[in-house]
Amino acid sequence: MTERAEIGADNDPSFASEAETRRTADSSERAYLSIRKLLVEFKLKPGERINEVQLSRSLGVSRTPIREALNRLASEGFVSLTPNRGFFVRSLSTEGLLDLYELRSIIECAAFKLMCERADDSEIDRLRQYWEAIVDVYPNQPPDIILAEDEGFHLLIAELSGNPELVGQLSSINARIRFIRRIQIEHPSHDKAQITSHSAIVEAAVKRDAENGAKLLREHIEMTVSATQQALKDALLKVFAPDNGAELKRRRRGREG
Amino acid sequence: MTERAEIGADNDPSFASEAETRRTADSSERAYLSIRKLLVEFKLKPGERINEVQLSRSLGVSRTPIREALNRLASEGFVSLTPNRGFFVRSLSTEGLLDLYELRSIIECAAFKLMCERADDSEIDRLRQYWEAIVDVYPNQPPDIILAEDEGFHLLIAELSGNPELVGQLSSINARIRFIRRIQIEHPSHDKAQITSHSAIVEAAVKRDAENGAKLLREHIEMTVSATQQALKDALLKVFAPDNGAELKRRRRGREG
DNA sequence: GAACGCAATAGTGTCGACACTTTCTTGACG
DNA sequence: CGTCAAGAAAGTGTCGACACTATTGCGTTC
Repeated sequence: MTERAEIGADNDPSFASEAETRRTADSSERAYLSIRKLLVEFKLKPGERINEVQLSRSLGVSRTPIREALNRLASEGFVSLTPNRGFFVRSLSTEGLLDLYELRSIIECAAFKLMCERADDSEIDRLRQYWEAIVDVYPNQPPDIILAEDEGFHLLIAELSGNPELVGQLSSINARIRFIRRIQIEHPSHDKAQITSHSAIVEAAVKRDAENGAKLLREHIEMTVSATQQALKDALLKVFAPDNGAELKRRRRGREG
Repeated sequence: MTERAEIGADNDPSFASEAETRRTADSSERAYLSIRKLLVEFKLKPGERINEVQLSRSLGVSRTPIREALNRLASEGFVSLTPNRGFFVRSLSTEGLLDLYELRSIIECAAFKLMCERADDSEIDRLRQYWEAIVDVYPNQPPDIILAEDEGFHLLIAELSGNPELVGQLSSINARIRFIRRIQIEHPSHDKAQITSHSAIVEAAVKRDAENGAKLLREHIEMTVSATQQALKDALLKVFAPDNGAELKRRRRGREG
């Protein structure tokens, strides 16, 4: 079992530079971001046990900030903590993801309705402008940009609901499903449906048609859910294939692969 | 879990016993519970800066588990973290609370609808039984018990929705508004309204009347919101009066008293 | 006497070390 | 051969110490 800490974040530019006495500048926060990145990119694999020492070595900080970051990630649902055994990468079961999408749908529909009630015309116009500014170039961009713009669109609705808690919730949900959305986005059929959905949602917002807008959002999200089923399979393949099939088989022993 | 954390928690039986080498048994978790208790009981006051050293002394553990607990509390929204300045008790503004209640209403209504769709008859019956088992003694109990039973009722609905994310969200929200709910519960007008609401909700559940049940829930929660406004004032008085008025005045300088 | 530094103090952020627990290895026993 | 136990190794949980940053208090200057 030549473990070989291939976490490989040594080359993460946010760390490592200046091996000097620069003990400053919040290693905790950088550790958090780095680890989260490792998680969403499957460098740390679902179900896997996280070795703190290894991680701390590869990120070049002590275990303290690593643990702080992991604790944070635990209460955000990225990892789980078993006493005396450590942190584990949370398995992504199909149901788990669907639950998350369902929650997202609930939050977003509610946000939309509240926005219709509360936002003034200039605010609704901000939403329209946001979408119009990106709609033309939308499909011709790298996945990361598309994803960010899409999240921005939905997040803006949450903001215009006037309830910051909704924004917080949605952000957190977004972070957790981001990895799968990125994979989804690369499916070629995705873009056009996305565009027409968003345009229709903007239209409903301008008309302040809360019911219809919420319905569109729900459908918009549900539409992606069915695609998610397939994307999830792709993801699992992508994650476990590189090494070999044995890995997958081994994982099966535990709950929810 | 009966840990009574008088900020001078040296006398907290969950700690301190056996000053032996018993370095075992998760100080972090206990610190988390203790600090959260201090927060909901206003032993640590809104806006106040939290002194880690002091806390660690009074809880009898080192700063490490204190910090882990605080980080957790931070991502749950109880406290906020300003780099290099430390943790602050999150101020409770009126809007902040209303936002939280609104979120709660959203989650619970959605949970109820999902429960109507998905739960089988025996599960719905569990809800009915839960309520019938406590309805008779409900008002004649100490506030903590009433609160726990009430939360249990609503949490059960979330569970029966079949979506564990909803349970998690609701738990977290409950924890954050618990302190104000406890104060509310002591208002004498509270009980009867609570009882009739819950009974009606159970009835709707049995009939699987999703729309009506959600409406009842929404009203049930909104009803408490108006009471919350007053309860909040009471709470602030209760918090700041004991010392003296100057404290209150000082806080005013910062945002949202 | 008010504004400005500047030293002293208090407090956070991170580290390395060590105690305790879990997991792995090895070897005796059936 | 498989099972189990004892010891070794690996890993987590917590601690005390120190580096660095913010704050406070004091003396100096205008």
